Amino acid sequence: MVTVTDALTQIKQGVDEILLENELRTKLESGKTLRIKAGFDPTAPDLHLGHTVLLNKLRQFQNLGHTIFFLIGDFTGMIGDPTGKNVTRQSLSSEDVLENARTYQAQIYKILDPDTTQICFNSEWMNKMDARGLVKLAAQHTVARMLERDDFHKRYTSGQAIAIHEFLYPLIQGYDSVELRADVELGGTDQKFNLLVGRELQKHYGQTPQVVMTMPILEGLDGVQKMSKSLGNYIGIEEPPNEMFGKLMSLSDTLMWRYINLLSFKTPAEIQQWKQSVEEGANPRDIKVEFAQEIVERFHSHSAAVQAYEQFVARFKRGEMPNDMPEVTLTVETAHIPIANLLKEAGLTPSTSEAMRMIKQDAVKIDGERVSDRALKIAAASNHVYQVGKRRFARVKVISTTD
RNA sequence: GGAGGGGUGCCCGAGUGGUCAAAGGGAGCAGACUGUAAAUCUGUCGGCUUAACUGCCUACGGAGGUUCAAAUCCUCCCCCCUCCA
Repeated sequence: MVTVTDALTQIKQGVDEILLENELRTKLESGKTLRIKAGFDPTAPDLHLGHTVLLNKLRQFQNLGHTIFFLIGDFTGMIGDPTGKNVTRQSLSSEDVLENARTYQAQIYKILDPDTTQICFNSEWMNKMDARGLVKLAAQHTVARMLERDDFHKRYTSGQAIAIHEFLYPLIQGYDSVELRADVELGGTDQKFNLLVGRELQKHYGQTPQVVMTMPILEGLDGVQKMSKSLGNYIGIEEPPNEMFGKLMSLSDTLMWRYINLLSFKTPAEIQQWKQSVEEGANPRDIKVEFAQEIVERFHSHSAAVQAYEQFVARFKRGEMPNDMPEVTLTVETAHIPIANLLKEAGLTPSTSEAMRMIKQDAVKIDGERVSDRALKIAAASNHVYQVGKRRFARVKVISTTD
């Protein structure tokens, strides 16, 4: 059995903020199984490393014997967490929601323990709430309090629109805590306000307020904005090993530390040692390799991690062609197809204009030979390996219908 | 209800009748280099085309109009913001 102090130390690791820590201690000391809540968007169930910062922490709670309430905000999804886009989202059909939930499960159980995870939906209680109930809920909070929320505040003072229904989002999210009788709620630092609303509401409803824990937000590959699928700066946990490895290797030497701090399971001391070795002249690349392998191994396997590294070296250090690449067969009606059209049809470039540009920029190779003639026509009944840049490959077979 | 300001390419942001596919920055992509898909430098960055930045199409909230010519002027509409009531 872990002592409360040990548990607390463990829990505190990597957390941005705990409100309030002594309340958490009290809850832990009570010895009961705590109800840990974390909310997730009902759309795009494509988890990335950014999500795993939080999931890892949830897993830790499970290891300590507590229960996770994995809340899918299918009702709040209709509002969309206010980000300035003041549109009410189309609410998803219940089939969609269930489908997404299944996808979630498939992904989160790579990290969470299914036995102590409860998946729930806030539509469960929100669909039952009538207008009267909503007004009552809305009466628990004031506009001034709402405007304390940083992004509302900024938008308000800088003259950007805030739609009324956006205020409902934090309220409903907070109300979810009431329904779930949450002891602790976890979220990203950007969720702090919403999580605190939960505390307020729980007090109103006569419950012991939940402890709020915020986790740092992992920046995306650009190093500036938070990792998100829609920004395309993410590393998905279901991505193939090579892709995952490559993306991790592309982290800048500064950004990699952030990733290591938030994602690696190495102890703080070990990480500190890495840092020190780099300061003493070690090549950051080598640390990055080790870290990238740790992550690939976590979501795939040890052998996949080793292979990903080997292929990475082969491909980028030695410029070799990958051994697995998409194979495309194109059927043309003429005897030839212009190179630019071929590249587009094969999905190697988004447009023929782009293909032309790539050729002009010496980025296109056929069977390893650089192409310089933009007017090049490829004969039907041919089969070559085409390459655009260092990363896009395809074996393309051209078949003509004329023969 | 009244007065005023504003809506530009993936994002930010210039541009107020022609030389504007639209400055500049960011992101992206490519090349060189390298220690890696880091950093740096250079190029590129709507689409379809052409031997060729050659031609065409689409584009500056939406719909019309004026003009040889409009992102730029006019009319109506939609949306956002500010102040007043």
